[in-house]
Amino acid sequence: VSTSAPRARNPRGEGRRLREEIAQAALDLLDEGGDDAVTLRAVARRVGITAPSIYAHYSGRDAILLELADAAFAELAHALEDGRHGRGDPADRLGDVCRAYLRFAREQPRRYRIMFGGVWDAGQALERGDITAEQARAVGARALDVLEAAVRDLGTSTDVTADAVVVWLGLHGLAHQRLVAPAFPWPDDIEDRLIGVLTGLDPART
Amino acid sequence: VSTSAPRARNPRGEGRRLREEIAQAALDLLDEGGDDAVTLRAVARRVGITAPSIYAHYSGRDAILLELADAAFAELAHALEDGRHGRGDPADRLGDVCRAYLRFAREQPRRYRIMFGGVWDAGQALERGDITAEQARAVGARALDVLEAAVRDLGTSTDVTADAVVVWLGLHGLAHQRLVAPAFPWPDDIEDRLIGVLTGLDPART
DNA sequence: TGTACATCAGTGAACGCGCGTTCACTGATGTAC
DNA sequence: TGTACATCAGTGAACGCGCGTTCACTGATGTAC
Repeated sequence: VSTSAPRARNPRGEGRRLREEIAQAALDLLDEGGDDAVTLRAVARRVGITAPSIYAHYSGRDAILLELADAAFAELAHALEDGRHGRGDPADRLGDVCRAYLRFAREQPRRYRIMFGGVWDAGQALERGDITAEQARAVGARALDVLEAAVRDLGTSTDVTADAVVVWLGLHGLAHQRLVAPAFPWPDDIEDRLIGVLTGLDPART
Repeated sequence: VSTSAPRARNPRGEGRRLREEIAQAALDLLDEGGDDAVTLRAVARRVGITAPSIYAHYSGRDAILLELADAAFAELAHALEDGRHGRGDPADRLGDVCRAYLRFAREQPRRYRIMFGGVWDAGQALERGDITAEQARAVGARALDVLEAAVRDLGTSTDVTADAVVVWLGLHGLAHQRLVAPAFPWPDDIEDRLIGVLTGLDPART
């Protein structure tokens, strides 16, 4: 609640610009205070408009959170792709992808949390029609695809999809717990150690 | 808000009984509706008392959640110990411990979430004095000890603590994601596949 | 060139909600004299 | 045996909070005739 100059309204026909301002404000609030901080009223305050003005652009609070999660998934997929395009043998590249995943979670903890933290329930969003079945399937699929490709390149997997899921789960375990329990006495080499186990994917066992 | 008979107050000197009733009501609410459902007022309603009566037994809402988490950690440790006392070679027993972990998370999802879901922040609880440093350390330590013992019995680990943490993280990844994203197309054999990778702990790599 | 009108980008006040917590209290029961 | 008093287990009303959402509206700007 600052006393700064009142916001200039957008010129006629440019009302859509407000949508971008809302999205940016929501992202800022997410990064600063986590998903709880992203309330309709807080977003409106940040933009400098009244809360009801948001309804012209979003159906409600959930629609904003969904868009934030969607954007974060796209970012993660991008980060993983960068990791996969490094040099080295397939095992190295899978390791790079894993490290890129963990780096994203470490550097963008609030965004990571809104994706995988159980903040919103995809199944429930589907029921309420906030999301289409297609969207529900697509969310995160691109990021998992990158992991699958890296696992496939190893050439030791008999079920690439399942093994990619295994790797993802291991990474998520560390990413998530480091996020919610930073005070835990994490071993110094926990990242390398975990990645070693996950990418060891012993072909004799499957 | 039922119209059932008014609750009989405890006899003089037996006020402590209310504490147990509160704890039980809180647990029931947790299992039915998750941590969000465990509000001071909801607990009071369930017990049949007024909200302020709780303050005689708990310092506030957080104290109740903390006690719930504590009890759940004890349960998990117990479940893991049961898993470890099965027959079979050390690798089988480690697998049994892993399966016990995943079973607990599957059967008590709300309790699991209050332990590992990032619902409350141990670091923050410590700062506010809701919890002692000793308590913070002890929480979950017993469960991790069981995992460590099972890893030690394998005889292939050069750092039992770190490797136990790796196994825990992998298990947590599956437990947590199955909890928050049940609609994901989980491979049928995901449990066995994950446990295979985690307990494979390749000694050549460490 | 003027003017009535439609459109657009928002505003402002109000709704009911459940929450955690505080405060002063009540009414039954045991105990000391 | 009686009675004043302390203790105990709670009650009941109220506080301020921020929330999502609704409703009817305003005031500037472009457009059709």
